Parts: sequence; C-alpha cells; structure tokens
Amino acid sequence: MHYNEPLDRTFFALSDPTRREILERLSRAPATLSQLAGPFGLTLNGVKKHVAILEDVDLVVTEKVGRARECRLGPAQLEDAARWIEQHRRSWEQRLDRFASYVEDRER
Amino acid sequence: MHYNEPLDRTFFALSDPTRREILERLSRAPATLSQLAGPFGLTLNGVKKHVAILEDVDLVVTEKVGRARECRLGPAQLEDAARWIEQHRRSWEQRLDRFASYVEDRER
DNA sequence: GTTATAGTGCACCGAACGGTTCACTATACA
DNA sequence: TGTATAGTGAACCGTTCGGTGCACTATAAC
Repeated sequence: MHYNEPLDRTFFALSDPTRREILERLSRAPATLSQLAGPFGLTLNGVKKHVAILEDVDLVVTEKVGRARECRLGPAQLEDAARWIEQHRRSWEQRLDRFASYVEDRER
Repeated sequence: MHYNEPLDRTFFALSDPTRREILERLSRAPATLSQLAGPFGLTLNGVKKHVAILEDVDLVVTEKVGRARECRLGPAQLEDAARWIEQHRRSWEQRLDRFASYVEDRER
C-alpha cells in the first residue's frame, strides 16, 4: 500500500550527514566521483554508493564524460517532502495549542 | 563534527512509513501503545520501538497514566528540517536554471 | 603500445534496523 | 485475593546500511 514510496527514500537519503554534505558540495558546482571521494575521506566505492542513493530519488543526476562520472544536482521532488513537513507542522501547532490550554486548565 | 545530529535522526524518523502513519494517527488524537499496535498489525514491542525513535527527536511525547502509556505529538523542531529543505530547494532551482541555459547554449 | 587514472562489480564486514517471542512487572477490577 | 490487561526488558533473527578491499574494465597521456 505505502511501502518504499519515494517519500520514504527521500527522507532516508537526507538522513545521512555525508549525503547532505555531498548535496551541499554539488550545489556549488558539479563534481566527479573522485573529486567527491577525496575531501570526504571516503573510498571511491563508498562515495559511489551514497551517490547511487541520492540518484535513486533524483536528488543527483550523473553523466559519464570521458572516463569520469560527473555528478550534479538533479530534479528531485522535494515538494513532497516539504509539503509533508509543512502539513504536519500545522497539525503540531494545533495539537500543541490544545495541549497547552489543557495543561493551563488543569493547573488552574 | 556533524554525526548523529538531531537533523539526521529527524529525517531518519520520518523515513519510515509506519512512523509517519503513527504521527498522522496521533495528530488526530492521543493514543496508548496498544491502541496504536492493533491497527498497525504490530506487536506492542514493535510499536514501542517506533514510538521510542519518534520520542527521541521530540516528534512524540509519552506519559504513563495508570497502566497505560499515552502518546501524543511532541514539540519537535521540524523547523530545522523544513529550513534545510527550503534552502536546498532554492539552490536546486538556481542550479537547474543554470544547467538549463547551459544545455540551451550547447544545443544552439 | 604502455602506463597511469577513473570508475565498476562483487564479496565481505561489523553495526544498526524492523520486528518477533518470552518471561516479567505493574495496574485495574471483580 | 486472584485474575486479566498494559507495558517493559532482553534476547534473538534476517535484512539493510555504511564502508572497505580487490580484481577488473575503460579511457587518457605519454
């Protein structure tokens, strides 16, 4: 019904600090795999796995140019993630307001 | 330097569909562990683990009342997650614009 | 054509994840 | 007081995760 949706994998992709740093790095300029691997102290294979996870949800797009593989930011649907968070931020505030007044009532 | 930050764990907590459903359920009304366990087809212990992960990042708050443990939405800092996504949505658009014009130039 | 460089495929490793079972404690209720 | 109910703790299990090493292919550069 709802398993392994893109939303799952997008949130998961964002849950790793190394992957978020890769995204920040790529938001400045495209880079090849080995250009990424070095600064992060990772193996080429290590970085390739991270990039694969990011590519899976379109956060990154790669293209083979010569013997290098260039990575750049991709057309990710961050709208879904953003929308989920925003919707629930609203539920939260409502809930918290109600809870606050409940506590107030009880403490009065 | 940056490992196991709250942001990591928040995104991770949101990456599981069952946990997101628990949050949606709680956004309607508080519930005890067994009230959650049933509908999700999970063991009491299964649901307890999910709730623990949500509680760890303040997405949920629990309180023991009688022999039951009541769960409700907590004061999570979704601002951080929302801010991260919004910032990078902006980088994305810039990047994609630049990439689009680069492609245009090359195809001309 | 040889050699250095960039990447790939695969197997492996320890740790964490999602989930269960079972034995146990604590509370409600008759 | 006894019994059913809600939760807890710990061990366990198969899978995935993050990361590595190694053998290999493909492209550059002399």
